[in-house]
Amino acid sequence: MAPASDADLIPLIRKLESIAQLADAERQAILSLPANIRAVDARQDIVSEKDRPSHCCLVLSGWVCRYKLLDQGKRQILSYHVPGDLPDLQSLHLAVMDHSLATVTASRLAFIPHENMRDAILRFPNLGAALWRDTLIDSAIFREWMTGIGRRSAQARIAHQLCEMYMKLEAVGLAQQHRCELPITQSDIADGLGLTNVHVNRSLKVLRSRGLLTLRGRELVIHDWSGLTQAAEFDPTYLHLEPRAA
Amino acid sequence: MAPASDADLIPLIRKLESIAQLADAERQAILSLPANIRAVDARQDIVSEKDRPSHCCLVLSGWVCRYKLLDQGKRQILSYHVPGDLPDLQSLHLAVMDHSLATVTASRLAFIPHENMRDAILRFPNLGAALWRDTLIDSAIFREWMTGIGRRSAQARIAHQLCEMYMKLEAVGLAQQHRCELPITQSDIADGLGLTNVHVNRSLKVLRSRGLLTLRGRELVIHDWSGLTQAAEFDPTYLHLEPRAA
DNA sequence: CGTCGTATTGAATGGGTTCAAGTAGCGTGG
DNA sequence: CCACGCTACTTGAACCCATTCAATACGACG
Repeated sequence: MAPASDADLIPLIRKLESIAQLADAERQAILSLPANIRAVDARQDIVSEKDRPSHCCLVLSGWVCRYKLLDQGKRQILSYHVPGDLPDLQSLHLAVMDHSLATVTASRLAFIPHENMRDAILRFPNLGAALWRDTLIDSAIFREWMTGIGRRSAQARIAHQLCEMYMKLEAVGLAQQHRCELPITQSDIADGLGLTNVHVNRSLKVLRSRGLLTLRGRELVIHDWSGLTQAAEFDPTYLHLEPRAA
Repeated sequence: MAPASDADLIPLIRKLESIAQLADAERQAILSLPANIRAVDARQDIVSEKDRPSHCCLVLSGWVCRYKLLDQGKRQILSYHVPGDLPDLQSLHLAVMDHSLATVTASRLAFIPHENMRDAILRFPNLGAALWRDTLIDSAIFREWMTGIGRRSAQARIAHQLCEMYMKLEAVGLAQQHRCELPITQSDIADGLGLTNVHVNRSLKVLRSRGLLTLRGRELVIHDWSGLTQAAEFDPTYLHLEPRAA
């Protein structure tokens, strides 16, 4: 647990600028937010269901995910988050966690007190709008996942998820040329898509054999972007990636 | 299309007070929002995917739903909305609709210009917080639906949905004693849960035979609330129904 | 009383699961 | 440098929940 230096909060600025326009004063306000930095191992809970967090978590490096657990150990992963994301921003207005937040890989996290977030939002309504917009995009992604889980075939779900991950990473400069790091297991993919790891494995094999992608070690390579988006019925509108005066 | 009188916006106040605390000035600000009232038949689109709405829609009476359409006419219903709800509030910060909004029953709707919403939010940050909180609760409900569709059995999904609907209606005074109006078809339920209408029918039959509920005509009666919540693994935390100073 | 939307039931099919048994990859320590 | 052990990945075979297709019943309403 160490205090943050200015440079630590740069991923947050990059992220917000991928979805909204910020003024200098607003960028400055972000940089001067107080934060404690913590390094966390892979597969550790950060915040748990029923907790009442007093800080917002900002991902500086690594991947984290939100999830719910049901009876008999069934797990549903709700979202993945990468550097620049604020995966529990909702806790600013929803006191009790209705899900858990955990690291996927080893990560560096910054914790920003709620009060300082609230204060910055009051002083910079446009910054508040950008953050609100961020939670709304989150919401849009939930809707898309719901649609996939409810109505798409296993292959299309997987293809869709990979398209989304690539585009989100590209938007913050963490991917290019249809390649990116993908540090999640097939069981993680399964738990995000409402499938079993076995079936994810089989479906990935088909996608591979169709020449659409390769997924080895922790690297995803999309060989045929247009084919993959077609297999996925992927339309990126829901990511709302055009920065916009909020 | 008629201008609204003050009384028209009362459902919105009731709704917001079910999730947040409002000051007098804020209630007043809501009542003085300009709005156009429109009566719409059942099963009509209000806003469509790709639209760029300039108004927020407030439900005054009737039920509406959000949905997405996929290839081959597959439909996923994303949420249901009842009087007091602002089902496209997200359009305030997301210019393009990533889904459609339609009436389920004949409805009265109020349309409030975005600029007036924005203005009220700037003047009353606490009102803005309440609205933000509302969209965050929406988000929490999406997460819960996703979990259900991904990981619950058909029976549990249906039971869960009915518990949720009852609680949401009760919270705004539209239901009591474990009875409520439920003006949706079995096909609607199916499209919200990622099932077929046939299977919803069969599963409802089982829930009925287990003595948990009856669903006839447009009325839902829950005979065994505790049994139903158990069958559903229903935990209302995610509805965040305790009004809270935002 | 006929008609249209909704609900109900049956029978066959299938996508995805479950259970089980390997195999590959990789960090660690002897 | 290789053996060990762990985790993730891969594959096969049987099974099952939910789908699909099709036919019938109900019920509200003109």
